[in-house]
Amino acid sequence: MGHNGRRRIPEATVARLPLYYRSLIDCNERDLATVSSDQLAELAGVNAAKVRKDLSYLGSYGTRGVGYDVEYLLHEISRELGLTQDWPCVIVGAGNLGAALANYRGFGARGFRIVGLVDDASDKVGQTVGELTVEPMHTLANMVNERSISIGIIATPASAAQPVADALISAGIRSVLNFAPAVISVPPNVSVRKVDLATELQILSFYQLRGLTSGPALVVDRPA
Amino acid sequence: MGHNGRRRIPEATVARLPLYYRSLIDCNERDLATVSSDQLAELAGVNAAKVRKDLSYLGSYGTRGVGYDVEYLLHEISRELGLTQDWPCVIVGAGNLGAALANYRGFGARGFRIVGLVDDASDKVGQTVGELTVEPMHTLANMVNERSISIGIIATPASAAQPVADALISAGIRSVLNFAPAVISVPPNVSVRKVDLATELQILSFYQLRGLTSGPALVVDRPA
DNA sequence: TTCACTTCGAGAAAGCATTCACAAGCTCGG
DNA sequence: CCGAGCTTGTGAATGCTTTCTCGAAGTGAA
Ligand SMILES: NC(=O)c1ccc[n+]([C@@H]2O[C@H](COP(=O)([O-])OP(=O)(O)OC[C@H]3O[C@@H](n4cnc5c(N)ncnc54)[C@H](O)[C@@H]3O)[C@@H](O)[C@H]2O)c1
Ligand SMILES: NC(=O)c1ccc[n+]([C@@H]2O[C@H](COP(=O)([O-])OP(=O)(O)OC[C@H]3O[C@@H](n4cnc5c(N)ncnc54)[C@H](O)[C@@H]3O)[C@@H](O)[C@H]2O)c1
Repeated sequence: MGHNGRRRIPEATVARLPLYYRSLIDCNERDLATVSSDQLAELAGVNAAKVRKDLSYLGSYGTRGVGYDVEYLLHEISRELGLTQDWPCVIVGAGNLGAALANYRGFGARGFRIVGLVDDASDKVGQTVGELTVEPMHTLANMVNERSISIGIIATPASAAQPVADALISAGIRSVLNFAPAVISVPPNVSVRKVDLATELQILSFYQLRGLTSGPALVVDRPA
Repeated sequence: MGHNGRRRIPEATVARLPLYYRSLIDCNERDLATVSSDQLAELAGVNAAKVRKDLSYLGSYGTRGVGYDVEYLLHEISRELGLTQDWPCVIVGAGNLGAALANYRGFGARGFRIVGLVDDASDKVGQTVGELTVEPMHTLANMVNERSISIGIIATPASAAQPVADALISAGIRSVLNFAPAVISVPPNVSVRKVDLATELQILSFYQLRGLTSGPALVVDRPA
């Protein structure tokens, strides 16, 4: 029945686990005890074969003829994603976006807590944003160390992104989420993910221009 | 010299065009007249063969032994991405994130202008955010029509995402950018892209947990 | 003109990801 | 306990993306 042992999980699958996780939370809130790959696929907006293949990389957690136990699968995915532990984060750049992120109570919900907000502008330092006080850049290294920060979020202008990334990395951070529209280079033991608004809009305009649609237009129905 | 004629551009390539676009803007600002695939690859953080293959889908715009003419390539990519025209956008949801986006002067720069901001909370309606005034939801359909809005940006809570998407679509919008952590279903002639913070953080924690790094760790060097 | 050198374009190979299709395994009613 | 009916898990097939490789085409010096 397939070796349940250690198995490399493909990147594409990893990127979908959070989606399944969210879908399962939904199921749980609706008091569903089990869910089939078909239902889960519908909720996650992907196809059922993909759900089954993805979940099979984690192990054989389903029951044939029944589906997946919601609570159990939720637990397993949480464990794979590391959501059973805390991931303190620091935001660099207390501007528009940095402030919105710091105010955002909603991913604090799942272990990702913003425990530091730093900025290099002297007029920002000392300001209060939500429950945080903006601290100066030179405190970064100590802060990362003392508060066991593992994730750094870059919300500065693009021109500052590389130096800020360098500062985060030399403070010991190994995971970076970059909101600035700039490519940053990092040593091979550091992960970077980016969130790029302009890119997304440009992809939309590309397809709109041609009367085509992006993505695997599997998401359908709804009367409209 | 390859047939320069109409050729389907792969999705993966489309998603990188904005990256090349940004890199070429850089080159232009540094007054480089031409750029080689190697240089462009370095700037975009991808590998050179990929740059050449990607650009070859647009046509044969390079010169052997020389590279690509920066201005010319910039123009061609702009044209492909539809950046030579205006893309008026509306934001739905004037909360933390909606306000940060509305205030953001930086993608207005490239044809994407926010021309409307709507919210269904009566205490938000009438408020001023940047240069915009928050308008009520029921004005959406007229607004989309009168201001020729082509892109809808969802910045409401997840629970409102589907009804908001439905409203946007029935107002005539065919391109949606969704910031809410929810899967939305749309008819097949509508494009949706999503920006999901929680997903990105979860991917980072997955890899950090294992001492691995995400992505094609091609980005290197830098003393640190 | 010729030669050494550079760089693109694109076929072909290799590597991933998605989808198909079905045997295996489970439940439940009778 | 059996058989009908579901649903998983996974090899195999398909399709997409990336990478390799190298001929073709350009430059500039002599
Ligand atoms: N505002 C948005 O909605 C939005 C949307 C998408 C992307 N972005 C991107 O996010 C980034 C931030 O945008 P914003 O609107 O918040 O900008 P902003 O100008 O409001 O804020 C940037 C902040 O970074 C600080 N900063 C600058 N250099 C720094 C450095 N070297 N070290 C530490 N702090 C530094 C500034 O003092 C400022 O407080 C930009 O790169 C922008 O392109 C913003
Ligand atoms: N704030 C952030 O930094 C951040 C980051 C990532 C993702 N998000 C996501 O973005 C979305 C917005 O976040 P936020 O922090 O701005 O929330 P928010 O609560 O500050 O704002 C939401 C706004 O949407 C409005 N709204 C609610 N239902 C509506 C409806 N049916 N029609 C029109 N407007 C409606 C509300 O009145 C409110 O003004 C959420 O889905 C959140 O998960 C936010």
